[in-house]
Amino acid sequence: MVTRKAARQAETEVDALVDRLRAGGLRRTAARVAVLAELVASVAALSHGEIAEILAPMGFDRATVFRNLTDLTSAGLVVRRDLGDHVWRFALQRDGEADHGRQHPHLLCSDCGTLVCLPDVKVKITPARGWKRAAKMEVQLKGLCDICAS
Amino acid sequence: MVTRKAARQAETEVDALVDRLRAGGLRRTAARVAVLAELVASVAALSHGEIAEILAPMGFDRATVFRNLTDLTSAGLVVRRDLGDHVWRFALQRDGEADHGRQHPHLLCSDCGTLVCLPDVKVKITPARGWKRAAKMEVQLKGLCDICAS
DNA sequence: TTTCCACTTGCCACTGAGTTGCATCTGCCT
DNA sequence: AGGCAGATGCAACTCAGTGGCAAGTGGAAA
Ligand SMILES: [Mn+2]
Ligand SMILES: [Mn+2]
Ligand SMILES: [Zn+2]
Ligand SMILES: [Zn+2]
Repeated sequence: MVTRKAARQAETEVDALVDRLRAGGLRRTAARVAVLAELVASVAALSHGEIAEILAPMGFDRATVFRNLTDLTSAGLVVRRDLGDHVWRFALQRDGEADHGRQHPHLLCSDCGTLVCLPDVKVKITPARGWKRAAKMEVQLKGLCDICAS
Repeated sequence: MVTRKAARQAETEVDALVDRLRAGGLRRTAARVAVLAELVASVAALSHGEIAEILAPMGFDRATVFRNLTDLTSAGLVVRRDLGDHVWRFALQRDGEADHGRQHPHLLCSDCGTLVCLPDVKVKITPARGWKRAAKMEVQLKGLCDICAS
């Protein structure tokens, strides 16, 4: 259940996103607002197919959703991730959350596919002969998550 | 150009692979030998499409190549990788090269898609509250490779 | 406010990668 | 050599992602 307060908060966040939309030279359209609203409402990253399926009953087209997602990605409002299952997943690029992938290491479970955030895990990289560590880099570990390991 | 010596060496390697094939309960077939020969001859990982295209003129079918690649992967003769471009790539799992992904860290270039081996780079992982490091884990860094960074 | 056109949308067709069913064929155990 | 589980060829199909194009509309400028 979504409380009245939470609903208003989501609305506010969508409004803020529309500002960034316009700042990026994109028009405010019903389809774009709908896509953004879905992303705001979701905790996990969504695939194009998932979003399209949700918005189809409201008359929005797959291709429109697709183009909006890529446009929003170019404009920096959304990030596109590849979790290794050959499907692009899109998530909101919230303010202050820029470069989420670089904030902390992530573990991609090789069994269930879950992407686990590891904010407290430290990873120390010691460069070696020839190779210099790139400025912007994200650390992704692949292995079994705690649930699948047990 | 392939020297006579190199050709004989490749032949020997394919023979050895056929032994592992049989040990894994798979029959020696013309299609499987052809697929293995391609993988032996290639330095880089090949996609199913690439291999199928090479073998098509010899009368081998896409589906057969596909099923062979997955069967060979299950049998442990071949490893299947996802480099982030939504295409599976297959490479020979040579003896002593088992678990290549866990031997050393790898860098996936976010620009050109190249997978760089970093055998000399040390990565120290410090587990933290709650999360315990899984036994088998591979480290994948994402960022610009040296070429794309310069 | 109304106008107007570049930007968007809906629809449809298409590619490319991966997958499956099924009749036919063949490796290899006996 | 004979027999059959396993493998192949062919064709059809799913699924994610794209492209073309005519019709529609957001919003800046008049
Ligand atoms: Mn991938
Ligand atoms: Mn390597
Ligand atoms: Zn898991
Ligand atoms: Zn690169």
